[in-house]
Amino acid sequence: MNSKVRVRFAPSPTGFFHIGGARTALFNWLYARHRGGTFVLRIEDTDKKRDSEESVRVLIDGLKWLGLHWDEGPELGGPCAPYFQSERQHIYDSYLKRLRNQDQVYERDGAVWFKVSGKPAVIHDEIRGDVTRLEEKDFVIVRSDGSPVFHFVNVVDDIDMGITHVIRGEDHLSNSSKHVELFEALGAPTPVFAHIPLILKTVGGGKMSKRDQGALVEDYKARRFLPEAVRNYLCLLGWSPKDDREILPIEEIITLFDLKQISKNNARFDEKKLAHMNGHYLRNLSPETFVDFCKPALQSAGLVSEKTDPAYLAQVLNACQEKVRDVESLPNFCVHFFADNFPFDEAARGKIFKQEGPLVRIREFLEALPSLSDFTEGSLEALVVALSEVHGCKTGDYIHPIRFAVSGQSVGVGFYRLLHILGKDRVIKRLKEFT
RNA sequence: GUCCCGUUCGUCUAGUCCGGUCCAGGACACAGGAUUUUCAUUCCUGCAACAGGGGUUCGAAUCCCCUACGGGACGCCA
Repeated sequence: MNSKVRVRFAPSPTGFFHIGGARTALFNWLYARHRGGTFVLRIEDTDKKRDSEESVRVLIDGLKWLGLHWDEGPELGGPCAPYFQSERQHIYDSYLKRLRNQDQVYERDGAVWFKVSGKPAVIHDEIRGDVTRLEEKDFVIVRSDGSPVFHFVNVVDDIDMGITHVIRGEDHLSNSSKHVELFEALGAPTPVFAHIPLILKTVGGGKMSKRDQGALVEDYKARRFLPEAVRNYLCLLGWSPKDDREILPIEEIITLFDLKQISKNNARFDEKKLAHMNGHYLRNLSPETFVDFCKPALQSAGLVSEKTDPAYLAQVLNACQEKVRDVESLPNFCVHFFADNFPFDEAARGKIFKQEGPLVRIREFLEALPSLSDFTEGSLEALVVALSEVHGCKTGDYIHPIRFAVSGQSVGVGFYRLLHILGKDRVIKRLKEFT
């Protein structure tokens, strides 16, 4: 017998992949990797009414996207196959027979009920310490239609698959007394439990539900967040390296991770902090990787196509990379580089063009442009500085209106870079049209 | 209602096990400033917390008790 750690993530395929479930999977995966153990993926599809292949797909895609690869489970198989509960009926039957032989169950109303011991169960929890709870009432383990109930299959599978550590959400803590009773009735050692705190809604009370903004893993994928950023953020919800670092490579987190240092209290989900981390990871991408990562977003927004000059695309995106914190806002951020009929931010227009001055500045700039021998960032800057000195105003008096006239926005990539990338002809054309 | 878990800045957290180094540290957010150029980047500064009350102790964020508040579970859902 070896004493290797075996953990499992046992989601129920409901049609979506909840961020709380993702963190449970993440902590299981981290613990397995930290201990050199095995991470099992088991699909708890015992509720026939709502399970489907598509629902399993969502889970599998989400786990892979986050880089949480399992060692045994769907697609891979393993020594404890099958890994779908719907295919393990014969196993549940044999365990049920044992309980019957031991006279620990009885039938009522066509269902099979488990007789509780009447003694408090001690749940050994790595995060909370020993929790004592009395399970007072007998409970159903097989429904009258013959299908086994969660508590039963969950315990049977954990025994059958040799699970050593059960890491799951705190909402299961109260259930654990049922599970401990079942483990004991089946003569199996109880695994070590670790009930991790729940993820609460950003605002309001209660745990995050699938309907809350930002609750679904597949949404982050669709919105083109970086999986590394989402994963890093999730690690910090309930766990910390204890040394003031927050953004750190997953290899290091694996080394440092342990169950005992997981926080006991629930955490509120903060999408702004996630966005901050996403921006950090985005800026750390190599320019080439950033282009590859963003190109599909611009394509689906209709801004670029296969005909778009790769060098030009790279030039634009490299300028954007130091500014953006998410890819979903990128199309609006840089639309003016790819289309002449870009939208104007009317609120910004109102602020910038309150008086005649800004339009005068644009004309002054326009008149000076032909004398500019080249159109580099340096020469453009020199021109604006010179103009501001001649006319006794600030460079910003030129920058704001000109930026707005050529891009329709009050924010964007570096100003001189913006003009340089657009090129002399387009800048002149847009400024003329604007005035 | 019953049982279980929790409670440090607005939010995520460090510190709590082994009480003094914590008039409580970091990050996000927010506010102000800098980058003699805009900006959603970067840098700096600021704001801001030990839930409350009793103990124990020379000394408590740290130990004990109570209260309050928050969360979870009480299904032939998982």
